[in-house]
Amino acid sequence: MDKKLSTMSHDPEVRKGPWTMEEDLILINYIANHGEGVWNSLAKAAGLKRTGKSCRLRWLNYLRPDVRRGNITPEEQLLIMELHAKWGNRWSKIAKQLPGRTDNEIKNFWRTRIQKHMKQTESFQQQSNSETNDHQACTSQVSTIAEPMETYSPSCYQGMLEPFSAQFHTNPDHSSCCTNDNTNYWSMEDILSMQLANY
DNA sequence: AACGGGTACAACCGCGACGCA
DNA sequence: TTGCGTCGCGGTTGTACCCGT
Repeated sequence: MDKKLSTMSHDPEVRKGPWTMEEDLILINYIANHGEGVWNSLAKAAGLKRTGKSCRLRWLNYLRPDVRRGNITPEEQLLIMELHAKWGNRWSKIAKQLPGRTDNEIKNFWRTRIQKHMKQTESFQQQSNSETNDHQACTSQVSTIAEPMETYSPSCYQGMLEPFSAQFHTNPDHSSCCTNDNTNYWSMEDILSMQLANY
């Protein structure tokens, strides 16, 4: 038994890499006439020198008529962060809550934008730590979220997103860096607000 | 104008789950 | 129960494009 071999192709006839316009048209026309599914036989029947897997990916992530292209809106960004806090890297599950967005798109968005900002926040934090070693209030708050993405668990920021969510929708004038006990540090919502503003 | 680094996104790969004979 | 084909997911890679120098 090797299921992997069934999907891996060592056939030199199989094309890889970027899809051409002709291939796209063939796939679109074929699916329009015969419907999607059974991707391996679809690829053969359509005359495409692609694996079924590749056809499926191309259709789902790019060619489907209901795929939304273009920038992720702030509302979608917020939703992605909330759902990621809830479910972790369950991209397809998250994508189902965002009509027209694909798991691949959301995954890429998360990796390129959110993780980048997390890293920036981390380095910012390290810098401020070295500058203000004796101000312990700062470190205790930000260090929780400044961990690398691979190591912190969604539950770390799950609760913290709740106030951010409410603030995002209802209170754009939220003032920045002081809490109600007047401790002088950046909260989760402050950081995320700044990050979103930079998009 | 040319080049190099960074970024965003399309596509591929490996693996597990599922259905069916 | 087992073997096989297929599907779907998450991680990773490749590359085109952008921007600063």
